[in-house]
Amino acid sequence: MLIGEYLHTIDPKKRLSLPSKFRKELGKSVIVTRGLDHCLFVFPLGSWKKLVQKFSDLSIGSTETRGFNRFMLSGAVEADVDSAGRVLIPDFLKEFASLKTKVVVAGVNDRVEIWDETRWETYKKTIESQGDAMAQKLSEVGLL
Amino acid sequence: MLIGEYLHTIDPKKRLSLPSKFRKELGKSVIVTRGLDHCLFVFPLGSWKKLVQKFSDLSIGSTETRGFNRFMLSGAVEADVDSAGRVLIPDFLKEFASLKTKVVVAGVNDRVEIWDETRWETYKKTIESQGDAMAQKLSEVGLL
DNA sequence: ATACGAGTGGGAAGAAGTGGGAAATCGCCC
DNA sequence: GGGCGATTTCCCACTTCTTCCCACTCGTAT
Repeated sequence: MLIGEYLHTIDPKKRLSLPSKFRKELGKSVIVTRGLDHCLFVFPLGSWKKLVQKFSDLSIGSTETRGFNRFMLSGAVEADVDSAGRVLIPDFLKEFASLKTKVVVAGVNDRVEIWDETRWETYKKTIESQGDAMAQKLSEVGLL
Repeated sequence: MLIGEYLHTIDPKKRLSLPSKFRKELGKSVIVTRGLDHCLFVFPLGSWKKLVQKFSDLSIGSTETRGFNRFMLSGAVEADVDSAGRVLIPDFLKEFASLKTKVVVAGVNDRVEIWDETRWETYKKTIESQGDAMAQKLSEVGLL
């Protein structure tokens, strides 16, 4: 299970080192793609392939599906993990998530998310300020 | 699996270099044809034949089949990949997709799409602005 | 104190993308 | 039919980016 939040840096060569705690579960080759709320998703190769399978079940006929497929697939990149545990983040993905040098790498159960540091901070604040909504969700789940 | 987004240029001789990551899967001869939403589709020879087969199998003589045949088949061109990994884009296809010099080459699982750069940027923006629809699709797929 | 692993940075070899020239081909006009 | 211009085709060359490997620092644990 991928959990925890880490502050890492993207170096001038677009390399980003994955937290060492994630490496075993992610494997030596991962998929990086566009995520929601302007962050990036990182998947192990296996779970990505399952997702793609479901994508292709959606029909190409509808405009929405085409757009969705383009968003997720053209936005995806297979990145090999180098000997130091780093992956390359292509320019177009850096731009999409407005990543600069300092980024947050967060584990979200079965995927990893990459956030621009400041965007992450503000996002956290908005989440925290919605404490009641959060409590509601938790009670729906039976935790509170 | 063809994924990722690349910004390439069509030179004065109408040559367009395919991203090196696509070359192995595309082979040394590809089909370029009219695509949906004013882009071009590029298929490896094999999947192109499967696609044509599919269409001629189901619904013989239907309106959609006739439309498909006129749109896709009449617009299709077999293009050889040269020693530097480039293909020639005929004038009528350049015109159809209003391609100028800078074009985006995008992988969408089993096909490659070629977009005029500015058209691609605006298309992406419209997709991104539909965040809810995207989230909905993701939940359909079981990701959220 | 020392050893080790994690995160980061940098140099050099190689590949990828692009441009251009010369040979070959086609079409047109004479 | 022959000659000429224009376009295409093939190959080579240049520049920039990528890739691979090694080195440094810092914190932690032994």
